[in-house]
Amino acid sequence: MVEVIEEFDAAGAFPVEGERLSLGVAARLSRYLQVLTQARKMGRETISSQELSEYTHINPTQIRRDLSGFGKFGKRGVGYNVDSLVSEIRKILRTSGQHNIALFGAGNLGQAIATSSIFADHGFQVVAVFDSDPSVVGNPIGELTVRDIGDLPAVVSEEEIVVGVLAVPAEAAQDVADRLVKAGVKIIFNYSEQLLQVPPEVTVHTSSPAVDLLYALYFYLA
Amino acid sequence: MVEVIEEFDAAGAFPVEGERLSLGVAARLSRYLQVLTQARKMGRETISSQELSEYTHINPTQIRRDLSGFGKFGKRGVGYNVDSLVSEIRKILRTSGQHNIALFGAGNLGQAIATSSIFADHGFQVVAVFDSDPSVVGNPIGELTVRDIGDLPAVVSEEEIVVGVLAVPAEAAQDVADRLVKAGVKIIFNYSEQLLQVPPEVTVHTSSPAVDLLYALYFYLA
DNA sequence: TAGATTGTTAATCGATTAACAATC
DNA sequence: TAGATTGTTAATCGATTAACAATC
Repeated sequence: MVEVIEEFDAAGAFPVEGERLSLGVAARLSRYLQVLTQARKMGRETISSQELSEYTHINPTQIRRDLSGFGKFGKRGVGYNVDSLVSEIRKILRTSGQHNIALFGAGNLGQAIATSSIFADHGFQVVAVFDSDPSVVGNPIGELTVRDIGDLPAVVSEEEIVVGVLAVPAEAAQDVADRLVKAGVKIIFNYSEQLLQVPPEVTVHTSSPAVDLLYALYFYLA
Repeated sequence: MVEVIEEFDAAGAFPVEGERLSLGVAARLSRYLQVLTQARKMGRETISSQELSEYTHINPTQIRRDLSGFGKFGKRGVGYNVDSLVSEIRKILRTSGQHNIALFGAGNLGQAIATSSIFADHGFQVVAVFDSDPSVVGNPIGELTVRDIGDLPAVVSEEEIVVGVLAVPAEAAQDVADRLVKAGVKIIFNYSEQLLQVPPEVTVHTSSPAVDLLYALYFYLA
């Protein structure tokens, strides 16, 4: 009748190697990675939890705590080595590899995404661009050629697409989402304001700059 | 020597009218607003905490709890009236008004932002577009004309700009941020991957779609 | 009435923070 | 050595959740 309520690795305060990260930890590690990636581009060799805190708005103690759960990555009096911390976090997030993206919509937003390094810096590569407008199919976009949306099922399996990015008008978003679901893609990044209906095993992230602004504005006005 | 440790309104569990919202509550209310705004566009009259939960990934009990702290907005057995909940939340966030934005960069991303309704739906209006390239200054973009970045100080005070949105290349971002700070703008929305140095009273939000993807991917792979 | 969904409680869990010894 | 910054503890605070009476 007595349950074992403590494990030897104890407390639950520290993530255990091999176990699934909590939502919060995974989100924060991703933020650190974003800042570290950029800091590396700027030629920084080390960074302190204090500096990471300034860019992420996450408390420095929280940062040290998050990292120390996985190893002793820092050097006292110095900080963290940017390069090695990037690879440690990538290992923890199991996203060291390259992942392929399909982009939908070859308008202004689609072109901006296809030619930006914002995804590439994090190991995501746009390998196909689709549009439903026959008049733009065949046009070049970055190093790719715009394809017809009918090719989607073939491309998903050939190119191992894991993410679909929607840069289409709100009216078209649900249709593309349906096609992605049918093709077996489980992660959708939605730049339109459309609320998407998807089965429970599919994750939708909707970009919402205006929401972030509302939030910032509240603290500005209050 | 005995401190008063309880107030009559008690518990801290419920936000008190007039007090500053916690970061978490403000962020969640903004999310609800985003979904409600879109639901209204789609002609929905009522929505349940369950449905709000599906779109925001926030627990339905948490949603009811957040809302009930400010009033009894729902109807048992029915849900929340979309229209009235939108205006209640706007009142709480004190963002019922119209707020003016200056956009920087008239490239693909800038054009996409200027012509999208994603900001307008939430009471943000792009009232000026700037570019540092003299060859695009004077060009039309949506209903606006691209202006020279030198006009910024005048425009900020004339148009009461509260937010600057950066859709410029990473190399140009810090310069624009410096100009915004000098002109007195306190909220910057950064679409570039550049880490921005700003004084403590200025808030920077950096858009990071790749970070969201990393995070989604972790839970997909794990 | 029967079904649905809110408003609210109470219990638990994870996040946050200050503080500081360890150590580079 | 002196200064800086990590790793870690312990205490507190807010978020999360299940459960259910109230009531539309």
